[in-house]
Formats: sequence, C-alpha cells, structure tokens
Amino acid sequence: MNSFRSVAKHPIISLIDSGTTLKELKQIHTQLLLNGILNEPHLLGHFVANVALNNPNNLDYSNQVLDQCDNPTLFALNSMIRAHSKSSTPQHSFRFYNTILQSNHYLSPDNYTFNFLVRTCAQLLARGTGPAVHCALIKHGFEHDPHVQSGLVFMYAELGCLSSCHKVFGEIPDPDLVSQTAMVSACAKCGDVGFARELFDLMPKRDHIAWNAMIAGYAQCGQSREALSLFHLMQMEGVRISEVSMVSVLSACTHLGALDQGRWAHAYIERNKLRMTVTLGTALIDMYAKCGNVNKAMEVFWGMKERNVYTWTSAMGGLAMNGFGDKCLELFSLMKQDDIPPNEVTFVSILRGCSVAGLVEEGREHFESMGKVYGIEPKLEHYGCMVDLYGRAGRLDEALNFINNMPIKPHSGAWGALLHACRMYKNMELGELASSKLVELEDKNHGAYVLLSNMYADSKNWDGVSCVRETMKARGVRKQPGCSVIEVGGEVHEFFAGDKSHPMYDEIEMKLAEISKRLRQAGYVVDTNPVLFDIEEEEKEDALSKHSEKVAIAFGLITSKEGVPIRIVKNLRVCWDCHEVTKKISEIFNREIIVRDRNRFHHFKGGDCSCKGYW
DNA sequence: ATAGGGTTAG
Repeated sequence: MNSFRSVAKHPIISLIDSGTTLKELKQIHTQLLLNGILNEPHLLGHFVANVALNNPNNLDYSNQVLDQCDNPTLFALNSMIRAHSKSSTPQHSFRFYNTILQSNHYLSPDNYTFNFLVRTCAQLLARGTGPAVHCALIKHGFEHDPHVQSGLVFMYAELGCLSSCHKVFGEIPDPDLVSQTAMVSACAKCGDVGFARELFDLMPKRDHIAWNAMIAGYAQCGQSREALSLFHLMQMEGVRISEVSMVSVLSACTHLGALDQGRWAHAYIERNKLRMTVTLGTALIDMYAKCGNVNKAMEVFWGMKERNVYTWTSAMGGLAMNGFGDKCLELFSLMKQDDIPPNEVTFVSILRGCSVAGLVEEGREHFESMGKVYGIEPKLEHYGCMVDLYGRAGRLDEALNFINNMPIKPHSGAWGALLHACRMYKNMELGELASSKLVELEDKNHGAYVLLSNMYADSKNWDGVSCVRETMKARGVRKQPGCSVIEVGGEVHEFFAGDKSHPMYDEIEMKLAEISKRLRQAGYVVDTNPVLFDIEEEEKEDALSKHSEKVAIAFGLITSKEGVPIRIVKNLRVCWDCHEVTKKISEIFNREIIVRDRNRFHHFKGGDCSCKGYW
C-alpha cells in the first residue's frame, strides 16, 4: 500500500540487513563469499557495520571479517570505532583510528570518526586521551560540528572536568535542545546541580528528555526531595513520563527510604504499562531492599525476564544489608550458573554477605578468588570489607594483621571498621590505635573521636572522655548531627537530634514520656554510657531520649495505625542505647520497627533485632 | 548507507 514511500534498496544491502544475530550473519557471510560479493568495499563495509553494531559485546567476528579486507572503507572503520565505544573493550577503538591515520591519506578521519572516538574516551574515563582526541579533532577542523560538540560536553562530564564542559558549551554559538540537555546533565553529574537548574529554567523549549536529565541530576546529587517535586511538576505539566523518569524517581525514594512513595511509583509503572527494562527492574529491587522490604525486592528479582550484573549485585547487596548473608551467597552461586560475570561491586556485596553471616573462611576464599579467578584487583572497599569480616567475628588480631599486610595504604574505612569492632568487643588498646590511625588520615573525622569517646564512656573512663572532647574542640571537629526520617502519609518528616521545631513536638514529647514510663515499668534501666560527654545523670537520661530515631519512633507511634511497621532511616549508626530501647519498644508496643542506619538494616520485632547485636 | 541529550549496584 505504501510502496510509493519506500526507497529502493540494493538487494545485497537488504540481505545484509536481514541478519542481526551472529548465527544469521555468519550464514549471510558464507552466501556473500560464495558469490564473491564481498570484494565490493561498500558492501563489505555495510556487512562489518551490521555485525559490529548488532553484537557490540562480541566483536571478534567483525574484527575477523574486517581483517580479510585490504582496503576497508572509512564507513567500516567508523562503525568499528562506534561499536567498540559501546563495548566492554572501548580501548580497541584506537586500533581502527590508527588504521585510518596510517592509510597514507587514502582515508582521513571525519566528523563521525571523532564523534565515536570522543564517546570512547568518555566510556574509558580517559583523562589523558580525551583531551588529546579533542586536540586532534580541532586540527582536523571538526570542533564546530554539533554532534562532536555535545559529545565533548558528555565526555568532559564523565571525566569530571566541569570547566571544560563550560568551555566547550560556551563556544557553541546557538546551542539547541540536545546540547542544552547534555549540559544540564553534565553540570549535575559534576555536582553543580544549581547551575544545571538555572540552565534548565532558561531553556526555551524542554522535552521529556530534558526533564529526565534534570530529575536524574537531582537524584544523583542526593537532592531526592527536589527530584520528586520536579517529577510532580513534570506530571502537572503533562510531559511524557517514561521508564527512564521512573528510574530516577525510584532512586530518590530509595535514598529517602520512602517506601510508600516507592510503592506508588511501582503502581504507576504498572498502571501506565511502562516498559520493564533491566534498569527499571534493578531500580525497583534496590528501592524495596533499601526501604527494608527485602521479600518484595526478591519477588521483583525473580519476576524479571533478564538480569544483568547490576540486577544481581543490587539483590545481593540488599540481602546482605538486611542480614541475609546466606541468601546473598546462594544468589551468587546462581549468578555464576547464569554466566553473568561478577565485577568489583559484586564482590562488595559478596563480602558483606559473608560478614553478616559470620563466614570468615568463605569470605577469605571469595576475596582470594577475585584476582585468581576473575582477574579483578581488590580495591580499598574490598580491603575494608575484609577488616569488617574479621572484626565482626571478633578476630581483632587477624583484622589488624590484615591491615598491616595490605599491599596498598590502608584508608579510613579499614581503620574505621577495626575501630568499630574494637568497640563491640571492648578492646581498648587496639581501639586507641585504630582511632589514632584514623585521625592521622583524617583529622576531622568525627567518627574517630566519637567512637573512641564512647569506648572510654563504656569503661567509665571519664578522663578519657573529656580528653577526647578537648581535642575535638581544639581541632574544630564537630559531631555530625543525627537525623532520622520517617515517611507518614506520603510525606517525609525529618528529625534532627535536639530539634524541637516539628509542629507536633508537644505530642511527641508526651509520647516519649509515656515510652520512658512504660520502659521503666517493664524494668528497663536506661543505660547512660553511650553519651559522648561526661554530663549529669539526669541530663544524660534526657539527652538520650532525644536521639533523633527515638523522636521519629515516637512520631511513628502517634501517626500510624497498630500493626503497621514503623520505618526509620537514620544518617548515623544506631547507638547502643537506642538499639536496646528500640528492641524494648518493639516488644512493649507490639510493633515492628525497621531502622535503616548508615550501614545496614535493623528489623526490630518482639524485643529482638535482626542484627543479633552486631552492627 | 553511519552520529548528538535522559536511567541502575559500592
């Protein structure tokens, strides 16, 4: 019917285009060889491009085909650079670039070549090569090509060079929607979300991609509330909402611990039949797991048709964070059966799983296997996990020994993990060492001081406590204010320690008094040790009852119905007393309380906590 | 015959 619109295609081109998988393309290749057709450079170029672009993760075959050709076309070589720029081996792009350069002017790179090459550099995070490619493309006269320009903005953003982004963008005489969006995204990626917003507001036209870029920018900078409110504005303006928008929305909910809004987002996705991509599924898993609903996270996980390394790693990390170390390791076995190769992030999840399950030997084996089996060099994070693994198991000497034998300089994370273990296992001597090492590395690390002071307080060494206090004062180190958030009725309420500004504060105070009373009636004695400073007992009891999570829990008890779990997200680790008190509250008020602290989850129920006393 | 902007795990 619409044949009048179709353009006559070369029959061989049609044949080549009919194949997408390697198997199909190999059959087509045989056919073409038999007919001697591949001597025609244009057709060979088209074939190579088709093979490479349809199979960016398996480029051996396209390489072989290209090798059979004496004089590959620029089109074929550009296609190879393009395919490699998106592959797991982007560095090979340069081989084809060199082929072009060494062809004795038979070929010369064009705007396509440089556009793909710039994207390769972005992918590689090539801080040295990126600017060199930029120089080369200027020499060849392509710096004013709009595709190349937006590519450069993208590349410099990936390299974290915001000033170069500004320079390139500033030289675009009349930036269009696409380059403006690239710049919005670049500024946000480099942390200047304020400027990104200014640009966004100044854009004469904004399509749904521009909105997505801005919302993602807020989400990536940790400005989750702004991300959500901009999303609501987007809805009101009637802009098209896609699965890409929802990934950022879910990410914002994850960081806020806003389970209700996350559930709403999930329902929205289903109601509007948005495409359940791997990325979106992974964002859902992460949201449910980090909002404390690990069962739902796994339900989504098992429901997915396709899973990539992000999906597996998120699910494993979620299980570990919620205390299901054994389940995390089971999942790793299945991941291997599925032939998904783990990466360095996966090993962070694995080691955390071993740590919460107390599986020291197994953790050590996984750590060893990183380099030996997978060719992944352990990084600082992994060393930190290992110290935590030994420390949590109470094997403090081995933890110290591990630190002392690290091939790279131990970072604050390693000493911090040791210090934490020292507090849990009350090893003052090692704790003092770990704390001093931590301070040596970061003299403003408040955790180093607070933990040490708490250790002194644990052993009633009040001189030690005041000594730490003096040092902190002298060095201008301030304790990070504790902050807990709780979502009620789709709204996120924030409580800072000691802050009385909440409109319902009087009611909260009454609830806190009731909690204290019922705890005392149940025979619970408030432990005054964890307070940082040596203050009067009376005040201590009061100060303790004002830790932000207790205020949030009191608020939760007032505002939510019986039987509904109370979910809190805290910016610091839970203190010992709050942990004990929350256990008791969960029993006395018969309420499940789920606290996500800086490190992991605590599911309090019936007087017990899922962390079993170690966190 | 090829190209540009938005999304996930530590």
